[in-house]
Amino acid sequence: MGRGKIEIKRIENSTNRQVTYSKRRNGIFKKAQELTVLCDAKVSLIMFSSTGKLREFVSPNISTKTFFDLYQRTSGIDLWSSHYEKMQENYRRLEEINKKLRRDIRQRVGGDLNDLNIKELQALEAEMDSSLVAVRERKYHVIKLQTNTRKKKLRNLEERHANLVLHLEAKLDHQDGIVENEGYYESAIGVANGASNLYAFRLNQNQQPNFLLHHGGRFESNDLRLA
Amino acid sequence: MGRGKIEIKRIENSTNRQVTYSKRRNGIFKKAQELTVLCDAKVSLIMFSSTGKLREFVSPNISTKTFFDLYQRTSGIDLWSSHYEKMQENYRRLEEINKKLRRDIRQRVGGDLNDLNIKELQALEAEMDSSLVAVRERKYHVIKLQTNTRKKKLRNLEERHANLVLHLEAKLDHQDGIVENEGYYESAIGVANGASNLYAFRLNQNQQPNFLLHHGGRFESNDLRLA
DNA sequence: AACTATTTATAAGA
DNA sequence: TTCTTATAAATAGTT
Repeated sequence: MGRGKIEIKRIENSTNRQVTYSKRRNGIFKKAQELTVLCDAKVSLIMFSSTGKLREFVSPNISTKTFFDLYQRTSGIDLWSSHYEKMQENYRRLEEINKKLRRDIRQRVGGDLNDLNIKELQALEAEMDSSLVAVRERKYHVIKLQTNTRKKKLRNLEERHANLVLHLEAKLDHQDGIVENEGYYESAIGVANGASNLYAFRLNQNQQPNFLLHHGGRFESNDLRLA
Repeated sequence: MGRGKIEIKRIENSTNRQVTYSKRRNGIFKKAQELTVLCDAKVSLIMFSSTGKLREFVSPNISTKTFFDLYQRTSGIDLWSSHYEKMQENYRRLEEINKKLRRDIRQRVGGDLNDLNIKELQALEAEMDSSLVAVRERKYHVIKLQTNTRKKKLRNLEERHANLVLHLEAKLDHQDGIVENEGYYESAIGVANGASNLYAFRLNQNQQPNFLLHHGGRFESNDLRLA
C-alpha cells in the first residue's frame, strides 16, 4: 500500500528500514488499540527495533505483568519455573527435613510411637534417659550456682553489716569519748543483731549495693542465665 | 476501510464483534509478521478474545520466554519478583521453624541447655520425664504383645504336636493291631518326647505353619510393629 | 467463507 | 522526522 508494491523481505537500506519500522510500528499499534476497543480483546504487543529499542502496547486496565500471568495460566507455559527451580528444590528439601524433625519431636514427647519397633523404642528410651540425666545435671548445676551466689551475697552483706557496726561504734566512741556507760554498748550490740536486717532492707530498696549489680543490675532468682 | 467508516468503539453485536475480531486479528498478525521480516524487528503479540481464547505471535528464532527475559532486561521491569519474593518469604519462614525445631531437639537430647533458666529447665525435665514414661509404657506394651504372641505360638505348636502324636499312635495301632510288644510302644513314646522338636523345626523351615502367616507372612521378633 | 466498495495504511518523494 | 500523495492493503457490510 503505497506508491508501489514492495516485497516482504528485509529492507537492506538502513535508513529506509528505520523509516518503514517507524511508520508500520505506529500502524500496528493503532490496529492493536482499535482491536482492543472494537472487540473487547486483551492485547499485548511488544517490539524491539533492529537497534534494540523497546516499544510496547498493552490493553488498558492491565499491566504487562498481569498479562503475562494470564498468559501463563492460559497457555500452561510456566515462564518462571526455571528462575527458581533450584529454590523450589531447596524448599521441598527443607519441608522434608522439617517433617522429620517434627516427627522426631513428637516421638520424644511420647507420641507417634506406633511406628517404632522394639529396638527403636529401646534406643529412644535409652537416649531420652541419658538426655534427661543431662537436663537434670544442668538443672542442679544452675541451682548450685544460684545457691553459691546467694551464699556470697549473704556473706558480703554480713561483712558490710559488721563493718557498719564497727564504723558506728568507732564514730560513737570518737564523738563521745570513752565516757559512755555499758548500757550504750549494749544498745550498739542490739543494732548489730536485731535491727541489721532492717537496715539492709532499706539499703536494698533505694540504692542497690554494688555487689548486686555485677550482672547488669538484673538479678532475679528465677531468671538466672549462667554459663 | 470497508463499505463504510466505523466508529472505534465496542461492537455491541456479538456475532459482528466476533467476525471483526477474527478479521482484524489476522490482519494484525500479518502486519506483525511483515514488520519482523521487513525491519528485522523482534515482535511479541499476544491476544485474548473477549471469550478468553489465546492467540500469539512471536518473531521466529525466539521463544516467548526468551522474549520476556529480553523484555525484563530492557524495560527494567521485574516480572518475577513478586512470585519470587513470596516464595522466598515462605522459605525463610520454613528455615526459621526448622531452626527452632532443631534447637528444641538439641535441648531434648541434652544439649544447648545454657540458654534455659531454672523454670524452663524444670519444665523441660518434667516433660521429658513424662515423655520417657510414655515411651516406656509403649515399650512394655509392645513387649507384652510380643510375649502373648509367642505364648499363643507355643500353645498352638504344642496342640498340633499332641495331635500328631495321637494321629501317629492311632495309625500305628491300626496298622499293626494290638499285637506289638512293649518295646515298640516305648519307641512311640520316644518319638512323642524326643523327636517332636525336630519335626516342628523342619516344618518351620520349609512351609511356615499358617498361624505364623497372620500378619502378612512377615513375623520377625525384633521387627514387631503392633497397634 | 467470498465479494467488493470503500476506508486506511503506507512507499516513495519532498 | 514529518508531510504529501499515489497506490496497495485491509476490511465493513453484504451475499
